[in-house]
Amino acid sequence: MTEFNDFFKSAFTVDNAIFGFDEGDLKILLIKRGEAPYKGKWALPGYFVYPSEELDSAAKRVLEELTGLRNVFLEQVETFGTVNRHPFGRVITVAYFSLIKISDYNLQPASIAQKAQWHSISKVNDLAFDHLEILNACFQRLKWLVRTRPVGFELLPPQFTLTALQHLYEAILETDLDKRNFRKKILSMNLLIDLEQTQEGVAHRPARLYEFDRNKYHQFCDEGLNFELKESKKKEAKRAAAHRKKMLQAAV
Amino acid sequence: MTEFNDFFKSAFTVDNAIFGFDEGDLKILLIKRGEAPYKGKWALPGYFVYPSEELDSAAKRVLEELTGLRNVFLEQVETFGTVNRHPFGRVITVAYFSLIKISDYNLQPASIAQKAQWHSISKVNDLAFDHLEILNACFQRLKWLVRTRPVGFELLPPQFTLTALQHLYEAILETDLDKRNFRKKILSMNLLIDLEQTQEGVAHRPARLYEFDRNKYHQFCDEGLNFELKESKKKEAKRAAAHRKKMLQAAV
DNA sequence: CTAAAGGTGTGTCGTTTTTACACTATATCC
DNA sequence: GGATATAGTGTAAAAACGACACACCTTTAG
Repeated sequence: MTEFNDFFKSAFTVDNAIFGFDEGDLKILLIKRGEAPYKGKWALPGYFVYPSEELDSAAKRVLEELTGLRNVFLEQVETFGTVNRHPFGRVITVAYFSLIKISDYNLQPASIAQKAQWHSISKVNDLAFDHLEILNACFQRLKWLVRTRPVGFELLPPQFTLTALQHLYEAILETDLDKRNFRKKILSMNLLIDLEQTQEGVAHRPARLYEFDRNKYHQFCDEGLNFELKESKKKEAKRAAAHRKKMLQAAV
Repeated sequence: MTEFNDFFKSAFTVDNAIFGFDEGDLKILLIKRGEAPYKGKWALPGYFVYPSEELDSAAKRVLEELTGLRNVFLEQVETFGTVNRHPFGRVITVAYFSLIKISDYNLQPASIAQKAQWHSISKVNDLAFDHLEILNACFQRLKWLVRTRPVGFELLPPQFTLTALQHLYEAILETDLDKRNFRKKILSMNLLIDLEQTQEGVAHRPARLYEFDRNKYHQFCDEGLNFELKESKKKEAKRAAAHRKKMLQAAV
């Protein structure tokens, strides 16, 4: 085992791309670094993983220390380990991304959080370490995820209008969507509860409010993860028939 | 910096799920461990990442040492870091998966490779470390990838029949597919070159041979990675019009 | 030389999904 | 009560999907 000692000189961190949505704009929570390396630069919130800490727990810890939030969407994305990415030594980082409702978010009083700030994702162009690359990977993942699972709800307040939801999708996908087709599709998923209430205090016709139906979402996940390319019914039937035939012959 | 010393006591490895396809069966290349820990158990090929080695390079190295192959499909999947997953200390592992043509594969003479063997993926049920979990994650990734990008070709010999391709898809997706619909779909992608040759030495009507068109594949990737949920053409036109108008006004 | 075996290769039609597209409704503000 | 601002709605054409059956070649065995 001594032959392996040289390998046990590395460290690893988690970095968390925390996405939020506000005023039609997709945002990312960044921290201004107060210490070397990269002092004064904006960075993704992250920290070393403690020796007896799970990776997921570390990501949760970073998120909670900063935002006070638990039980939010959090998923591993990719691991970055370029040899010289960290000046202290060999440090590989496991990137996570999370989706939070900015309305729930309250800056924690901890000193580390005092330098935290939301940034429009489109305006971020320089970050500490390789965090710009990491952010891009996380953003790509979000783009993919939003087409695959109805995660948009994680970013909106509990009650929202269809227009708000559409704007969110447009911000993530960086495209425009057709209003009628969007509504048709979203409503056909049956994941929304019509609250039969409307907005108040807007200077125009108020929109209906909807809520996300978590129960149906879980059904959706359980059934729907085998999407696309359906099984051939005919072959299935044939196979069953062949099987029955064999059984019959065996019986004779 | 001394405050961080405790973090620099970890190691990391890469583990590689190497998939192959043979005789209608999806296979995985495993190594029988000759040393502790888990001596005698089958495991995914992997090794520690050297201090000045990139993660991707380490995965390539592991693959090449074992199979002699370079330039094959290789992609990072997920990182596993449960605290006690390795008896030597804190070791997190970055899982990769690769797709190779078994026909190209020749066992390297290196001692490490002498215990390597292909296993039907459906029969693997016990592996060293957390490798079963890792294998499952990689298999899921392969399932997803095969629906998304035409990676099936990576696993077949350069020339293949449509039936062979279909069997490959069926093995990966663990389902049956309709022959006519499958052919329609695959051929409509225009990624296959009809070699205008047929099989030889088979005891039935020989099938046509096809080749994968790498040029078209690259086009496909460049254009096609923005699949689904198309942009509204109308709004796009509107935006362009608004932009032109602004430019005009600015010019005046 | 004929027949059986065994896999190859092909077309159509009904259904569902997707896309394009424009006007009326309802609230506030002045 | 009219201007403004957003909400909300339907349809038709095109494309994609899914189900489904039989004739065609080639080899091999009798």
